[in-house]
Amino acid sequence: MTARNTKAKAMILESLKRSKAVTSHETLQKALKGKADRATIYRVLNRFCDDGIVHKIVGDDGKQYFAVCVNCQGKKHNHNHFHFRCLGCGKVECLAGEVGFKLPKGYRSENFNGFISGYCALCS
Amino acid sequence: MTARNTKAKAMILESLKRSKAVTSHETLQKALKGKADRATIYRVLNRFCDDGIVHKIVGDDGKQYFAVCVNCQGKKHNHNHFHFRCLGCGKVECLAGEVGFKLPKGYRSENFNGFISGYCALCS
DNA sequence: GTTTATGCAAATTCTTTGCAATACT
DNA sequence: AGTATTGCAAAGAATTTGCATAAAC
Repeated sequence: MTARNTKAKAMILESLKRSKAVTSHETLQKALKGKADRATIYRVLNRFCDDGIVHKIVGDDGKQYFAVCVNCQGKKHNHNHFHFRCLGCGKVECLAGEVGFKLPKGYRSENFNGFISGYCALCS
Repeated sequence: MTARNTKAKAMILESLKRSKAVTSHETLQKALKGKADRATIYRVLNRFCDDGIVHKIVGDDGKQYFAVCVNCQGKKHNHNHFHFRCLGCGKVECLAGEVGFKLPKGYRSENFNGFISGYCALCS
């Protein structure tokens, strides 16, 4: 069960880091130009998520997005902020600033998923 | 193109209102005990959403949830609050209180989707 | 009698899984 | 050599769509 360093993992992490964006599987696959299989990409991404290297965000379109989030760089998983998806150009990005929220007594949070969609400055 | 009052619409809205919860298609279908087809349920729900009668929230599980939200009762669509999904019992509920957030200059918001998952008081 | 809605089945889209082949260590 | 990882194809799950039939108006 010891993890191995493979080309697929390296390529995927490299690509995610370079883009600095919140990336869908589709975008990632294009960026890798078929150098990695769909199943592999999903498996690697989910592996990274389990390891805490990458964050998974589920968009309000129901799709999964992945990111080495700029707001959490290096730090522990901490996704108490919003992501924004532009309905015009499709870009997804992190919005700066944490969001305060209070859970009812006795509730325990495992995952925070804040998503806003609309039009970015360019597409407005 | 004039909307008609049908049994399916009445049943679905009735069921949503009675449950007062944030409901998945699956739950709704069970509640209706096969009295309405899957496709019909989706079509009616989406119609209601377009009309602003019902809100659609996409969970961090990627699934769609629908609600006549207690926090927006009667008022205009205003979903600036969080929803909570219990990983134990599966229940989804609205959390009270609006969430303040600031979009970058020039950005326009069309949809707000705040989702937190974890364990509710009973399942904790 | 028109026209909108429904039911059924089939199609889509996104994601996951089984398994044999491949590549790390 | 031994085992984690990949690629391919096929399976799954959620949602949507086409079309003939039924129900509103």
